[in-house]
Amino acid sequence: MNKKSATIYDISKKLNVSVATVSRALNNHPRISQATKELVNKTAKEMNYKQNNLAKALKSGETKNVGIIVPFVNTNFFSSVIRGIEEELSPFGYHVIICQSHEDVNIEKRHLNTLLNAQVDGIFMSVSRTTIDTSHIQSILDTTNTPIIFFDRKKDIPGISTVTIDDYRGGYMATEHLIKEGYKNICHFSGDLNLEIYQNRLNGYKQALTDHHFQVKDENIITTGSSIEEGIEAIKTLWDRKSVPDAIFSASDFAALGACQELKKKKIKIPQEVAVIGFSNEPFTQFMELPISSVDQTPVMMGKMAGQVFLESVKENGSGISTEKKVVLAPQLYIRKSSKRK
Amino acid sequence: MNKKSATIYDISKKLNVSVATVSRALNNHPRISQATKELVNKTAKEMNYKQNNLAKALKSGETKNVGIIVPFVNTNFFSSVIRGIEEELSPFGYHVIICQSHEDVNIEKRHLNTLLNAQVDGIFMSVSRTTIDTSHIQSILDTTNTPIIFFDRKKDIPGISTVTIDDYRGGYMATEHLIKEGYKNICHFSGDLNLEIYQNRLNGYKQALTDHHFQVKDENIITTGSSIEEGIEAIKTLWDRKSVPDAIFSASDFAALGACQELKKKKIKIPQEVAVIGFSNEPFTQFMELPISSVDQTPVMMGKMAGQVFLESVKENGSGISTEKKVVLAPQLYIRKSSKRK
DNA sequence: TTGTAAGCGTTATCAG
DNA sequence: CTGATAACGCTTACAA
Repeated sequence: MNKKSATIYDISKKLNVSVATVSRALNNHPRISQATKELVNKTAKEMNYKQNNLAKALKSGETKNVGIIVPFVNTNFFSSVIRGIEEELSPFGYHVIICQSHEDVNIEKRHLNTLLNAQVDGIFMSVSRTTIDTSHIQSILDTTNTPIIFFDRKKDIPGISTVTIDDYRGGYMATEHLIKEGYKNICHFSGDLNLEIYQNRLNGYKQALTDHHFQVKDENIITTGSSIEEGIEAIKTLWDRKSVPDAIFSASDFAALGACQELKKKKIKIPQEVAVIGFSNEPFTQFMELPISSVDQTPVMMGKMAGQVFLESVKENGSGISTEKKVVLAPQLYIRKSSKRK
Repeated sequence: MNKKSATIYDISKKLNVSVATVSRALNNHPRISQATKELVNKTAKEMNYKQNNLAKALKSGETKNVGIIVPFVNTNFFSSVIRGIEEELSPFGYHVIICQSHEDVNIEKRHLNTLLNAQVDGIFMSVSRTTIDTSHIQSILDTTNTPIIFFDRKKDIPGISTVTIDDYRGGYMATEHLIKEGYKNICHFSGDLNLEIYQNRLNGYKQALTDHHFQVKDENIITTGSSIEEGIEAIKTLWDRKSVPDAIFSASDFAALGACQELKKKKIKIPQEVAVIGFSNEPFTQFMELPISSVDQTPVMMGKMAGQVFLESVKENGSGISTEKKVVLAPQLYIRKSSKRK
């Protein structure tokens, strides 16, 4: 037994008025008598009428849907950004559609296409690690009006708004903090340097060292992924050398955790002998017996700002050219036991 | 400058064929010559044609969108379930729309409505804590064909498929494990008993005690929320009494963490003097210096199963009556230091 | 193999 | 204040 939902035609037939009247009554059009409005609304309720937004969207060109593409949805960072976007946009009637790229540029491309097919009003994305060539994104910019907003993992494409944190500053703050605590030989665990965010954290690290008259040594920069295992490995290789560091600034909290675990195994005291500071302020960093210092990316706020940037660009789109926005949020340093020697 | 995207009309005009031919060619219809197919596809590419799925959906009645309603998206559990659903459904061309209820039944109601307006092909939901009356859900069941699938936080409504873990069994396993480790006076920190999941965990706890000839004492059942603070508070009140427990089975990992923190503060040794076991297997439980035992809910799997249940119900919907499915997943006990006395 | 035209459910324009 | 009708972009009988 199929339950076909009622349309404005069904209502119009029942009441012997035109569909136009029904439509206007439901939309509270000023030139409709109060009486018909009430009648229409009443019978709409009775017939369990549900507006078909598909038809409306087809007519208006607005779906009130936006797409979000992230590598994976079940990480603290990305799910928090999504939360921010949803909370910012929901009051304006928007729904968010989630896609996962699995760090694969081809999947990213496919999602981009299906989102456009779905006629989303905008697309938020954090590029995948394998996104080197960005022509697929550029081409959307060239051929559609759909605004794209990069958050966190951006690419430099003129015309695309971005919302990021100041990763450079985050790296600088973390490193400077270690210096001020008296650490002299500071290592950096960097992430995938194909991504700007990791480049910037690295650059902040370098600049802080330079500004405080420390030498930047290549052998002190180790490229790790964002996993516990890689943090453990990094410590192992470091401690195989003659000179070991007395502090580690990791661009990933997970690698920082691995470092802590391995240092403990080696009976090396944190923070007395070696300091550790991570990046992202993952929930676990504060729950540890030895809480790990970290740089917070304010992900919910990032999502909210991205939502605002989108709303502005929608407003502008009616009135002329759309200008690109570059929002840069301030990172927040959380100093905990793992890096406090003094 | 507005970039209007090309339609099949534009292509048909350019090639002097009918829109029907274009449509069929693009859809690889068998009764279209290879030559026209190639021609149409080529010019479609040239004109940067993008299929408008809105129009297609309006015609076909299928949007290939499903809605998901969760309290909050940025928790490990819910974001992992979402990941599972997305990964299961994405290969079949579905997109997932995320809504957050903020634990508020009114927001839940609103989302339910707007999702129906958006003509989603199905709705996945975990009810909010304030969802006592379920008439709003029942009414969808009565008036639409949109399948609803509950996951984790379900309500008993005939006709609605559910995917859950066996919380009863999870509670039983955790408690029995503590008993086998030799603990004699086991307390339970329960969550909001309005939710079935917490009821079931509590019942499992009770049954395990009974089966092993322990008495179930009301004063050993403490209702806490899912926060660290409430875990701390619970320990404080317990230790204000004359007889203290030697083990705690918490229905929430966060309350378990709070308990550990407070016990440590009181210089009480875990697991020698008091054992602690949580529920959910939050990432942090394994990262701790003293890793906390916990019951895993296999959230990604839960999402995948929910996706499968949906796909089946879509298949059935064509061919007659849709039957409800009740998938119950097995919880996984992760025994760690916090509860191993032997 | 291809074309014509109806229809999906709305909204908006133009008349009345 | 209300009605008739076109249009949004696509699919699909039914014809040819």
